Amino acid sequence: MDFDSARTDLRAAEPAAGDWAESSAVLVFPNARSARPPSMTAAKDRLDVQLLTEIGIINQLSMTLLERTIPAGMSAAQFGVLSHFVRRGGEESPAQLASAFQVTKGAMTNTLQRLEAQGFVRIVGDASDGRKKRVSLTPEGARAFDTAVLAMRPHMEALRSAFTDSEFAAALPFLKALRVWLDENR
Amino acid sequence: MDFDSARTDLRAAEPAAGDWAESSAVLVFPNARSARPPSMTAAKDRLDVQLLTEIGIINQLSMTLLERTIPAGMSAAQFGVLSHFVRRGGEESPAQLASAFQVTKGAMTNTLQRLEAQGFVRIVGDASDGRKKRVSLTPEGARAFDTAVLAMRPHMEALRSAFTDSEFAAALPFLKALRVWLDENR
DNA sequence: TTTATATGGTTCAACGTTGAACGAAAGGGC
DNA sequence: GCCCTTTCGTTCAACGTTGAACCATATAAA
Repeated sequence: MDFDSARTDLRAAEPAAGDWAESSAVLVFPNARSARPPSMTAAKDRLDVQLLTEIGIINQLSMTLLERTIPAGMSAAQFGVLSHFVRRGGEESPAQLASAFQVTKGAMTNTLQRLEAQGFVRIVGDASDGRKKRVSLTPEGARAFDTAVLAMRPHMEALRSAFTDSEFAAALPFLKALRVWLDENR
Repeated sequence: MDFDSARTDLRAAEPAAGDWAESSAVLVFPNARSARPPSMTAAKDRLDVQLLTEIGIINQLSMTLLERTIPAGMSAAQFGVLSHFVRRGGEESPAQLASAFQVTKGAMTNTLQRLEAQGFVRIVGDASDGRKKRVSLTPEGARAFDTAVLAMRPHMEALRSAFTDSEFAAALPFLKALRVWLDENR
């Protein structure tokens, strides 16, 4: 990433505001950064757009942090699947995993193939249903996950010491409601 | 997307919880969906992990909504750049845009080339600095943006009527603080 | 001036993703 | 028994992204 120019921009160029109805929407934007000083014109932005912007940024930054911290060769997608199995154990079909992670079957096929190639999961056919496969964690997979978690730990501890539990707790209900609404209105 | 299986999953398979320190982290996961009934085991998840999970989901859902709503052929990246120019006008260099949107220069080159191919932006060399280029919006670009905003409008209005301004306003300060922290601690 | 360093923009391979198409297998209705 | 539809998993092209390499240009230092 181009962190230097990013930082520069933090103090320099960022959108003035506008009304969503007729101009809007840099803000509902994937990797957009609302990097201007909050004082400038933020007040003129629609609150919903502001919020989605902040969420986009937070998501981008936390994903970047995760990807950069976990050991090389492991993607966030792979990390997620390993974590899923560490917590739940047992076996799961690719389709189950795809819907648990809300990605297409093709994406999950890809992730599972890479995990299998590294020996982190075992994939076998399902005897009782010829269409299905059954995926499970291997000891190597569990070990790889532990290593990744260990690498993440300092960052997570820093995050937790930067804010209080009540701050997280206070923010959660609205975010959950928003998530549910978006899920039901897509 | 595989929305059907997704919905199924909403009511079925989702991770049990775990302590971040030794198991964690499906949750800090790009497209993961914390789709289990909130009652189940959510309370056991770390609040920070829960929060980042919700944010990931919200981001994913709102991005999907945006991409599916704006007219075909326009990506969210392109929409963002058009919006930037609609709000600010004038000219900007690709490097400026790259850092405004916090993507690499290569990504911005790609986006700008596609926008230029559609006639939505004009790109000319900078006379005073041979390295730079200057990008500006064309009338066609402004028109394309208006069309996209019009398509988005019903969704945005639904969102705004589903929540109150004070809810958005109440959630914002913490999210901003979190964004700033992540930005400063990457 | 010459040399070194920084910046702007492009290109490339790689990745993860989508959406569509496909074949294989299962289940339901007749 | 036979269709019809659904589900499962794979494959493919396309997209947007990263990170690295690269060249051209500008700026600073010697």
